[in-house]
Amino acid sequence: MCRRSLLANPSPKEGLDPVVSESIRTPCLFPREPPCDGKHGLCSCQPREARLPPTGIVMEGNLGAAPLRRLHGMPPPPPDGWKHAAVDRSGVVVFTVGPVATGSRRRRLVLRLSQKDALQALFQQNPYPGIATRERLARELGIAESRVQVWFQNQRRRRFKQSRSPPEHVHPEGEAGPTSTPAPPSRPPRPQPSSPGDSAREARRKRTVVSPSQTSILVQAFRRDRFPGIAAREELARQTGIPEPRIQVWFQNRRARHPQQSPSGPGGAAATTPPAPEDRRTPPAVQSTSPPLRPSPPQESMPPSAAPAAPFGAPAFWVPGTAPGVCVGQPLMIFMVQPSPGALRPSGKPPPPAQVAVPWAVSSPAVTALGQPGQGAILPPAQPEAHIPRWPGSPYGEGAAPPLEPQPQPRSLPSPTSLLDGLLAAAGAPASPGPSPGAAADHGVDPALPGAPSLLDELLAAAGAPASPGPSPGPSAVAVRQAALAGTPSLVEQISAATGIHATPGPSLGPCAGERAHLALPGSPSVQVALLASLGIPGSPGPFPGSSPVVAGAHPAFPGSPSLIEEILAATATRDTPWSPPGPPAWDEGVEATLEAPLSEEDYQALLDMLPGSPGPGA
DNA sequence: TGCCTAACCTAATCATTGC
DNA sequence: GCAATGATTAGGTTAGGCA
Repeated sequence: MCRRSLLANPSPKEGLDPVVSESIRTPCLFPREPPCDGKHGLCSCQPREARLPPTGIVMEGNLGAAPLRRLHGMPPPPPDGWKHAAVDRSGVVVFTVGPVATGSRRRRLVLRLSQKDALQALFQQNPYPGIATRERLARELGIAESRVQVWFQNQRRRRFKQSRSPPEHVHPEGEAGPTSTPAPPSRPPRPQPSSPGDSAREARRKRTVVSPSQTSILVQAFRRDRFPGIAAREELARQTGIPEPRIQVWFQNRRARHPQQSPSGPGGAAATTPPAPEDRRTPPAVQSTSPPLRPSPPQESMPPSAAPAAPFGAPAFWVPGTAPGVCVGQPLMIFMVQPSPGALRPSGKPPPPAQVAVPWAVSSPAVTALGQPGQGAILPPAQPEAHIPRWPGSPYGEGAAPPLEPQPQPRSLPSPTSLLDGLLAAAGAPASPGPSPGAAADHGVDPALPGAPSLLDELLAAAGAPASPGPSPGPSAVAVRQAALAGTPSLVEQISAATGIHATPGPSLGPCAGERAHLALPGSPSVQVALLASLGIPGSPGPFPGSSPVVAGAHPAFPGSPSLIEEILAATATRDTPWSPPGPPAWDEGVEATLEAPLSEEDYQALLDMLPGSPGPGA
């Protein structure tokens, strides 16, 4: 436990995140106050509301397996996941990690009241949510799944400390909680895995398979530092394509099982430590959760950042996610400026492996045009910290790109059941009527917000689009949405279509049918205008209406629409209702394939040309 | 400044995977 | 079956945000 002393003195990692400070030197694109000095990292000068970026191009999760699905139509990332965007001297849009601006810890997430209420509501139903529920909740709350997991851990602890017994009434497997048994010193029984055939049991996260090459990177990092801070973990995540939370777990397990492999470790035998067993393992043909994204070389299991470095500015295109049966469009090319090794290790530690700019995804300016500074304007985040969605029925873990070959599809297609529905059912509450007369019609169409107005509907309503009579027009909107899912038009095409109807569904890079994908550009005349506005570029029309602070209780995406959270809370008024299996976790794996619309290179270049600092067209 | 709690940690254990 | 390792748990601690 002497490691506490290490934690107690994290000075090397404290201070301005070198990643940020070193990587961004162009004017901040986010409006903030006081004015940014241009060397922003985690702009402390940003609006305070929920510590969310008010607008702009944002990204989430680790930079490696960055979310293409955030390309267009995805909401801004959660407070602990947002990135900064800027344009470097060569006119390249640059993103940096936002949440971890300072220190070794992740930036503390400040949950809004509505988010807490929703978490509490679900906690009452099930204090041991499975990965599916966590992801679902995370998506609907706009926070990272890992944050949901941590919250539940802390919450269980709080509850347990209060009652000196683990949460009663709520063991997922129906076991009687140790309510009558004083927990300490013995531990309370942990939830047991589901039994075969019990579909109500929520599965664990799919096991992440770390390839040898990924392991190599991690091992190297482990030898340098057994306690990487969030910035380092993010960097590793970027390099390996493994989600940062998995990186964190990997280090935890590693520390527990390989206490000798680090100069800072007990043994301090980093240089002489023989390769770990996994280093000698045969590379798996296919990774289940961090599978290859490209069909060619074996190393493709690694994101390009982990492959032989390409010079910055000459990024390789990295097309995340070509899962079987998945529609794929063009990715928007985005460049990540990587920190200099020294910057990453101000303490003088050995530099990390080669830094590579990774073209990944960005959110659509239209998203910000719709304009909720803290919450996504378009969709509940599929996986706030995920980088590649878990496709419906996909075993791929967060941040993992779909494998090249078909993977077991344990789940059937998503059912229209939503988290809310599950809560409703568990609580014995009637389906939330809410101001969503068309909710039923949307069932199965927009599983993300079942029971609530469909996303498109809400967008339309929020935008006051004439094409939508209200929160849930029903089949018409559905038809429009589904039609758009058929192909993967360019963003401009989508916008063109969108402007025609004042709102448009976005294409889906996920399973072509039955999956939701929304891109709404209410009143957005063009992507250029939207981008200019969202970035606050002079001459732009300015922020779009609606780019105001999120009001707690309001739907994060649609201020004028009923909140899903509200509905959950309303539906779970009977908070003491014992947890009951949510039934087939229809929403656990089937609704997350929400990808963004692709952007053609021409469009992309046009955007770049308009950005401040851009060398101009053709540059 | 103190409280609350997110974040991070260890240790133990379960689950999955490959041999 | 076993070893390796990822995932999850309880519980301890640290530290950020806020009243």
